[in-house]
Parts: sequence; C-alpha cells; structure tokens
Amino acid sequence: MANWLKNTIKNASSDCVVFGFEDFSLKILLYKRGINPCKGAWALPGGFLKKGELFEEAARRILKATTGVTDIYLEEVAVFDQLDRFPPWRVFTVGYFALVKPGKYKITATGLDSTEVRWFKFNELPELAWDHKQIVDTALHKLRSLVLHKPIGLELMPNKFTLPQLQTLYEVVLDRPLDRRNFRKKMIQMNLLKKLDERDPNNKTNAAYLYKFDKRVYNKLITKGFILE
Amino acid sequence: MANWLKNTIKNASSDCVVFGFEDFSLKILLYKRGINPCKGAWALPGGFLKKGELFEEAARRILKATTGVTDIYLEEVAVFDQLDRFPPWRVFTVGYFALVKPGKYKITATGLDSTEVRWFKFNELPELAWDHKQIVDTALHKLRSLVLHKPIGLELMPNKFTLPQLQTLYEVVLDRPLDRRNFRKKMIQMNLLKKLDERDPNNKTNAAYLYKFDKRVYNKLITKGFILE
DNA sequence: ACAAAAGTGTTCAGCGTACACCCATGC
DNA sequence: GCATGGGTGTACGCTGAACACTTTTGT
Repeated sequence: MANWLKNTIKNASSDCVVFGFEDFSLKILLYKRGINPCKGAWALPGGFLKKGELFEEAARRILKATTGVTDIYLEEVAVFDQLDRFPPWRVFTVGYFALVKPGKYKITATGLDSTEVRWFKFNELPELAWDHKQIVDTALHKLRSLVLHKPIGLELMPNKFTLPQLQTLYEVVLDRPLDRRNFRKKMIQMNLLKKLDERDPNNKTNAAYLYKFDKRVYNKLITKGFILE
Repeated sequence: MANWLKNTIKNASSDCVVFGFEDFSLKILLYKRGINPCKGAWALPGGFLKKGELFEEAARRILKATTGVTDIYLEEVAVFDQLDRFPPWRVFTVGYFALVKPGKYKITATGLDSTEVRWFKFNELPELAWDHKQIVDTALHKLRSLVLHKPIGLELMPNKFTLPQLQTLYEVVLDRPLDRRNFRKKMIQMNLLKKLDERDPNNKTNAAYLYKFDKRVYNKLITKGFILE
C-alpha cells in the first residue's frame, strides 16, 4: 500500500460508465474487484489519479487497460463527492461516460485488480460497489438526453450496420418503440447515412441494406445538434 | 497560512459563475483579489473546500458570503483540472453556475479576501485570474443551451416583470433578436406566466403589463423541459 | 402631431405523427 | 404457402416563422 500510494493522488479518482451495444441490447462494462475494499463486488472501471495526470487522462488510461481502445468517446458526467462514498477515506470521483464499438475492443483486466471483467445488460445490473449505481443512473440519464439532440450511433454501432439495428439502439436507449418509417425518414433526411450496395449477411430472410455514417455530417450534427422528435 | 490550511482540503475548490440580469444586460459577479496569489486581479468567487464539506456546499457557502442569498439556483458546470491552472500547487476546481435575482441579493465581500466585489457585463469582462475565463466560457455555453430547453427567468427576473423585459433577457443570453409576437405567444401558450392587473410603473409611455411566473408550471417545465424554437 | 414602446392575429411552410401495403426469403 | 422481417408513401395537424397595424402616452 505504501508503494502504491507513492505516485497517486489519494483523494481523487475517475470512474467510467462504458456503454456498448451488442445482441440488440445496451450494455455496461463492470469488473469484479479482486482486492479490498469491496473485494468480490462488481464496480465501474475506475481508479485514483496519478500525480500529474488529469481526470480525463486517468479515465482514458483505465479504458485502455480494460477495453484496449485508445480513441474513445468520453464525456464528463458529474462530480461525485458524498463524504461516505468511499468509506476508508474521502475521495472525490469524476464520473465519465464512454461509448465503445463492438469488435473494436477486447476486454482485459490489465491494470485493474480484478478477477473478471464483463458486460451486463444495463437493466440487469448486479449490486454495485460504493455509489456506482448512482453514477450509472446519472450517466444513463445523460445518455438519454444526449440521444435526442446529438447523433450517437457512430460510437456504438459497427462500421456497417442496418437501419433496423440503429433503430433498436435508439429504442433500447429511450426504452420505447419507435415507428419504423418515421425513424428512417428522419435519419435519411438529415443526410446522416450513406446507403451501401451490400446487404446484411447475417440476416436470413429479407436482408436489410447496410449503411455507414457520413462522418462529415455526423460531426456537424455533434456540434450543431438536432431534435429527434 | 499554516492556520488557514488546518481545516481546508488544499487540492479541491469550487468556483462560481454568478449570473445576474440588470439594466437590460446579463452580468457576472467578480471580486478583486486582496491577497496573493494574483493580488489585484479579478476572479470568480470561489475557494477551497473545508474538511467534511461537499463541493456544492462550498459553492453555496461562498455565494452566501458574497451575495447574501441562501436559496440559489446552482448547477455543476464541469471539473477544471489543468495541471498549471493554479501555479502554486495543483488544485482541481468544480465550476458552478448560479443565477440570482436583482433586489434579492446584496453584495458583500465577507469571507473573501477582497477589496472589491462587483458586477460586470458578461461581454465586457476584465482579464481574469488563472483559468477563470475558461470557466466563464463553459458556463456561458451551458447557459445558452439551457435557455433553449428549460425556463430560466424565475431565477433572474424580479418577482414582477414585463414581457419585454423577459424577452430582453432571452435576447441577451442568446445574443440575437427575437420576434416580439412569437415570443409572447410561446410564453403564453406554455401557461408559464400569470398576467397581473398592474403595469410597469417605471416605464413612461405605454406601460407594459406585469407578469409573474406560475411556479407550478415553471417547476414542471424545469423537470420536463421544452423546446424554444 | 409625432415619436416610442406595447399589444394583437393571420398566413404559410415544414415537420412530426399516424397509418397500410407490398416484397423477399426461409421453412 | 405462410410466417418473418424489410422496404416504401401519404394525409393531417401542429407549431415555428414571417409579417403590419393599432393603441397609448409623453414631449
């Protein structure tokens, strides 16, 4: 412990709510703690800041260690600083939410004292350590309001995807069904998508067309925003 | 200095961007530092956390000291943690933005080592200490996006106000003119306002009617949000 | 009577919303 | 041939946007 503390700021940490989209559901990355405190409990990937490291840098370091992804979408959620959130002593944490693309990452446990790292459906989470449930809830809330005003699929979908897939993402995040035709119309009229000549090879019956995001438009909408309904 | 540190967390602070609306302009509260570091420079009201104090509590303590207001609208803006932001040593700060109502506050310098506290027009700010300009810019950005989705006048306008006054607030925040008739229509059809039988006693020619906010509707719109244009 | 500010109503276009049918494929 | 999922177009209503004239009062 003494050695561990040497290069560490012991009252400041970053925690990441990592969202991924797989098997038609929205998932969150958790790890099982291998050491005390809270050994055996599931927790968000996170950790103390090193000296000379920014909160966001710490978050990226942790994400690289857990997912292997270096260029990742990251946004600050909020500060969490309840006095008793980390009982051994007082620690402020900055919560981030991150979006990662399936296929682009591979989960490891490098850099975390952990016995296991895996995805959970966002609505079937286990009990979480400390105040991590609260961080997840805040991040989910932010994701839901984000999705209505900015495009988000680029960070979560594979490079080529079908419109029904994208719609499912939106339905899962918003937790309600959307009208197929209106969803298509909206996406297409924003010029957000480029239709490819390929079709979904996975699907059996009537294969859906694949699309890519038009990154130019995508980035413009990220800064400018839009209104989905 | 030794005594000052005893009850203080020396690497964590809160800083407040206090917005007020007066003389038809949006203003920000600054104080002139009375001691080093940065003696003589203008800065945002802020300070180190005391032990056992939350970031938001520190912000409220500082606001009470500077404005005398206890129930104040306060929202987290972001964490600012550049390594060199506070040259003597490393300090993270949580930026807040606050909205206060003219007439409800009185400026003091209690609790700040200051020679002067006063309002500046938001677009005529002096040079600011440290990274406070960046905090102001981020807060302004947040205010501008807030105003499009939530009602904000309640915290900034006097209890009774005219529609042209409210419109001016919106125009100043958004930095562009709005159509008088459409603005009225929008505000009225949201049931946000209660028309009074009084007229603006200050105005000379054709006095405008005074309004109050319907707090029930106001609070509902705060949580539910709306879309201004 | 003229200038300054406040109040009011209408028209148009675009978009969000609801909704039904045909097509392709695998079993 | 039937079930499953994908693709497409239309009609209506609301609301955001543009816009001009009248009323009041102080000078």
